[in-house]
Amino acid sequence: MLDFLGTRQRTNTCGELRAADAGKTVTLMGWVNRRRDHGNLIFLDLRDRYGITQIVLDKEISPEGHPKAEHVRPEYVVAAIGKVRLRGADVINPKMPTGEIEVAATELLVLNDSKVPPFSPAEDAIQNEEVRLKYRYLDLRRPEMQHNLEIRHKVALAVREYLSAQGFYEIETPYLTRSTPEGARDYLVPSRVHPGTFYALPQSPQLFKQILMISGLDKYFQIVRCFRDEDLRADRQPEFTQIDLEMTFPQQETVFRVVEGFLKAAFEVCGEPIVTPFPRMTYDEAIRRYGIDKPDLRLPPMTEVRDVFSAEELASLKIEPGLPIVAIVIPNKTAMSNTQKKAFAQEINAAVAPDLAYLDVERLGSAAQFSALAQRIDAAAAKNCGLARVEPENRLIVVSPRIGATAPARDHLWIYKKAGQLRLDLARRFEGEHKAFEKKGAGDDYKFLWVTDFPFFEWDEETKTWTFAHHPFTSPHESDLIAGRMESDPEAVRALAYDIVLNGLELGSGSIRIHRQDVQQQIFRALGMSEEEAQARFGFFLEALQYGTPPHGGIALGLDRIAMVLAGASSLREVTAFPKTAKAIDLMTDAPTEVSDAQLKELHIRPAVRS
RNA sequence: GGGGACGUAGUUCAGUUGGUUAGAAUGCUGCCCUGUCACGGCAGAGGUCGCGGGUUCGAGCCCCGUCGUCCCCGCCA
Repeated sequence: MLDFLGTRQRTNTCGELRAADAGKTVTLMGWVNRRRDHGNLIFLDLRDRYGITQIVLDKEISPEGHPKAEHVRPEYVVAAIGKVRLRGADVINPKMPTGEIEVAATELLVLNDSKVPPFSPAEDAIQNEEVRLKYRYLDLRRPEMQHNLEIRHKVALAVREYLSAQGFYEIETPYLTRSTPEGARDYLVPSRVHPGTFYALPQSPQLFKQILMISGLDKYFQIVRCFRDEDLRADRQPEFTQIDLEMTFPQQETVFRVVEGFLKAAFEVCGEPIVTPFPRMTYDEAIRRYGIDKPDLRLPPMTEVRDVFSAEELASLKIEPGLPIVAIVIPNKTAMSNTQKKAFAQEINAAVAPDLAYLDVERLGSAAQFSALAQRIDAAAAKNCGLARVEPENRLIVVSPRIGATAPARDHLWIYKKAGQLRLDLARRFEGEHKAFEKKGAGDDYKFLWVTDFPFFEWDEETKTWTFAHHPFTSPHESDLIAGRMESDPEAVRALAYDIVLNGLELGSGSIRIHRQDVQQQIFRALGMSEEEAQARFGFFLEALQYGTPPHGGIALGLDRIAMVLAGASSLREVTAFPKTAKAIDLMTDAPTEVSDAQLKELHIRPAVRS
């Protein structure tokens, strides 16, 4: 039998009562976390978002409440009315914040019962993520998940407060908008009123925020949902939340200072002080030193070691002399057995084949003819990594191009990228040994980095054309425009585009935009896009550009990813209340689903395939 | 689109070379217990081994297919 709530009100949460509250009469409400039945004495651990408090049902104190407690089960919702009581010295529970007291109930109301849950919110996360997602409401009862959502809330709030104080307005942009089919696939929404036409859910509010700058709103931000119909990853959900901002008359550094400001504020409220400004690195340097455009600075960089090889050494090791040779150090790694080394060598060679090979410096050093070379490589790598020396048992790998290898057309950084992949593979494999990815709590856990000067164009092997590396409204460096490189040397044109990177994770991406119609037309021409095509796709925006567009720029950062890092999680699902699976299914609601024929008819849609 | 890992009780897992009735812990149900806090004690229930097909005298185990979850590559202006 369930009890009615009546006019009862909660007086305290389950996390706040302390020894100083002893003697107070309180009403607590919450979920039964655990029940311990000692016959005439029953303990209930009552849980809510704030914590857990022990309720005692003593047959002598509460002859009516006690029999009710006998039938209470985990996840029942109850109200306990009684007196806060100090626990005896021998029964204080030092593991609980409320462990010095308990509530001696005089009355117990069973407000609701519960089916036996498939897993207990009182325990740590179960392995079976399918079950967690299907019963997400139970999973979210776990303190860990509640804490993660708290982090997310705090970050969003800190960002809002900071940006508002800096003069930014939060302005909403439409979710039902126009499809601009470039880049990611759009989620489409059919129009009922206009048969055969579709809205698209925004991949980002890009054009709207630029138009807000044209409108003179000066500083805009929005914590906004974005949608991309692409395959998922641990750090990619089909709908995700961005901290999106745009400002008028900025230099790159102006944007950097704003972002550094709100990140400092957000990390601060989560108890993780960080140091600003963050280091800057050009794209070119990032690739040469880390082989990737989102370097993880928690591990040492790679070293270009071609200079330490003599011509004879290159020849006898069958290394192509005209190309870079890259050394990778993984510190604090223990030695491997010969069998492990052999298997490892095969694996690595498969990873870098066919144009590249790798040299194990440890092995190189044991051959008399190359021991001096090995020492020179060690020394060069140690110097570059800021180490006193490279320990011999640390895996030091040199990726080298085989004789006859040639760089692919228009990608002279290819060897660095390949080596960079290998560096990350190694880092992941020896994670347990180098421990560089573990939180140390010494204020050194968060390695932020600005990556700047991305190439403006990217060669598309499929279509054999230059395509934009970002979006087509990103401004090139003015000096590259003035020098005429747009026509003479597209590969050398740099974009005023920048990424903010944290521990090897891309947190966000932005740019200074094009504000001049003539430059915009030049870009479209360089991309081989006709005037008509540009008009058809972005006409409304190109029109707006002609009415006094000020120089402007901005950035967007993934709120989910920031929360993920702060929560120490390795998947966005841990910081998203209702996430989707790798196949973009919501296991709780079963979305997406088929819809009725009547609905389809109204939308003028006939599916070609039914599942 | 491609590669990899996994799928056995509600949950976490074990299951030998293919061999009798598929086990443990926990959870669940009932009874007992006045100081537990992962309470304890006794008893009990709980399985289409993801699904379909094949090989075999015999399949949780081997083979093929399929579905699902996770990770990675492609993709993500």
